[in-house]
Amino acid sequence: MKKPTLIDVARIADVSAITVSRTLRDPERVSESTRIKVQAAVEELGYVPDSAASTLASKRSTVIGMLVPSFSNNVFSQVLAGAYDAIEGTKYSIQIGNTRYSALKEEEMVRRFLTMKPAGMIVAGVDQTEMTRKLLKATDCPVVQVMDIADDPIDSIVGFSNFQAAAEATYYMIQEGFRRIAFVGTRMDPRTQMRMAGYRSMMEKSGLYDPALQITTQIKSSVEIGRHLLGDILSTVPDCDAVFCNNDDVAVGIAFECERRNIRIPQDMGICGFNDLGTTSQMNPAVTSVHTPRVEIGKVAAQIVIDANAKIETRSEKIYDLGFELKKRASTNLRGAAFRSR
Amino acid sequence: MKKPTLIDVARIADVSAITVSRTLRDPERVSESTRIKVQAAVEELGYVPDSAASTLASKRSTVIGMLVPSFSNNVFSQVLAGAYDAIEGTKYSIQIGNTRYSALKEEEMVRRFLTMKPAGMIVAGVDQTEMTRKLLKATDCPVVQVMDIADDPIDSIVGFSNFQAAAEATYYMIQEGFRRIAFVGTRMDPRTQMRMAGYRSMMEKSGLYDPALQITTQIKSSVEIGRHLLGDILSTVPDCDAVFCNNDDVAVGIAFECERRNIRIPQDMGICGFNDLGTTSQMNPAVTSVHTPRVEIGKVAAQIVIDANAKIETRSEKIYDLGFELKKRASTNLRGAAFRSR
DNA sequence: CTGTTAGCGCATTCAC
DNA sequence: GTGAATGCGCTAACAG
Repeated sequence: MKKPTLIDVARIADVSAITVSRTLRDPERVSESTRIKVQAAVEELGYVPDSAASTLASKRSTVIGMLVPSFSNNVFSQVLAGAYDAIEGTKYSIQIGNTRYSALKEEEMVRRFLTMKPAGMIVAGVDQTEMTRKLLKATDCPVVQVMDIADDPIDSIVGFSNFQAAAEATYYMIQEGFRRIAFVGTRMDPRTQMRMAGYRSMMEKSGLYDPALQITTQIKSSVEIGRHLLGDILSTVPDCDAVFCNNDDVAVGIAFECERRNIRIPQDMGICGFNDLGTTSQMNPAVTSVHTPRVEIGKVAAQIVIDANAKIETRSEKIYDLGFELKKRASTNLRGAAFRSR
Repeated sequence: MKKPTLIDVARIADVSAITVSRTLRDPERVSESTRIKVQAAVEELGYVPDSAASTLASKRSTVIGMLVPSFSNNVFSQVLAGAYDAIEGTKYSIQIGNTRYSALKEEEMVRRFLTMKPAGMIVAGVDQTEMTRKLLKATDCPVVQVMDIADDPIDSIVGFSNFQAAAEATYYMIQEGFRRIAFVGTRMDPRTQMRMAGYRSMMEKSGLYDPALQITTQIKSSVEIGRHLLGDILSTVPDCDAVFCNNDDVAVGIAFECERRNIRIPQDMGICGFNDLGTTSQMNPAVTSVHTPRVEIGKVAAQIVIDANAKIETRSEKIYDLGFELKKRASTNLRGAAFRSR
């Protein structure tokens, strides 16, 4: 007993194969009576379309290609989760590629994905190689960049401004009275670099910029590396009075190490994280962070692909800025802490 | 300028299409001279095989289907990461389905995946529905269950014993001198239930079992829920002297809340987490946890699928117990703490 | 609104 | 070791 095909369904419904095909793909285009007959036959046989055959014949698959730089980074698992939410119940599926933060690897994967005629492509960030941009511009499937914002997207872009988010957080810390604010950057991927630029711009504007305050490493972010980095900071810039971290786990590590060394938060050291991954809000004292709409970004990106394939007219603008939210917590509340410690 | 096909390559290499096909899939089966000609032609044209056509003709795809219960759970992102490591550079790709901890949804997704003739299926745990087991047993592709161990796998199984891991952690805490050890369980998925069973078995064996010590909720685990649960525990079983949590984030939340309430760790409250996700080891005091080989599990599972497809004879046993490791840290070091506090 | 014809690009089967 | 014929299951393009 082998898998039923369109022809089997057609025979039972007493129509031609192509009619069955149409009924399944676009029920509006057949008469109601045929639709009912066909649907009954499909039900009876438990027919499920063969996607390989469909892809081959139509030169268009139902696979959405999604390229992320990392799995270990929580941020991207959440973007993925959002995208999977969006395709739930649709005919689309997602195939993921791991670029490992390499633009060249990304280019190679884009090539590979494009050969399978994807329904859409979702890529992280805006730092593609020239060739990748060219390939993605030339393809006829929708392309969505995620996790940042730029003026000149390849096609659509969904995210928030890493530059602005960092600038706003930095501004807030300055307002709170911090002066020697360090930027702590791990991995130094393009989004972290944008954050550093936002930080720098605001520090310069306030006459507080000092290159020595930029502490960076190529190592990936983790709670452990955060702890080590506090040591580096204190030996390099002993008068540092606050840290702005490119990711929450680094901020958590720094907070733990401050506690261990009896460095008071925020009186001796202000701390601000990025992404608001869930732990910072629960600490003692709670750690300030920039909340980012990761799940929403994934959801919107996948929805753009789905809508474009259905030719649904969506918002004409191709730039979807989903914003961010600075979560002000005790770890940077210097004015409040000064007041309380009297 | 359209995509080159096998025939284009064949023309340039001056052989037939089928020879090109063979050269690409099994270079050993053609003579060296043809192999060189063909490979040169492939290179020249930048030929990339069409996977839809190949799937249709061979009734076997290069997609590995992988069903996970959740994306937000770090544990599964790491299993995914391991699986992606294993397929790197191979012809295989992975398609993920999110079962959202529902066995029925899983069944539906298994059905859907099987229609695409996958190269293999990887599913989480051992609690499939009867129908899912039947479907997976009947398929001819390799099936790998991950994240637990059982005697009667569908096909292969890669994981560790959640029961044993919990029993061992519980035994260790009892040895340390804890008596009123609570089990804190979130989500209550099958693996958490196995952990609870392991805990219970050891508590019973020691004459310490008390159902009131089992604190469970259907809510998913998070640092925040951990904090709330400590309150529940203390009001339900005020004499509780330790907690064994089903996941690290819950343990972290409980540690934070202890700190906030000036409950000393481990003197007043011992804490043990599960999975060793990275934060527990960095805390003050460091929190004990059961380290689980998540990345390795994913990697081995995908490798099993790859090897089975290549007909490479692997270990004949189908059960791969990758073990676990109890990381004993300060949060449960009651004997050491008692000594130091003199 | 429905059917006919003709492939999509590749792998299987059987020759040689 | 290599090739010819055939079909996988579906859909595009065109009729009617």
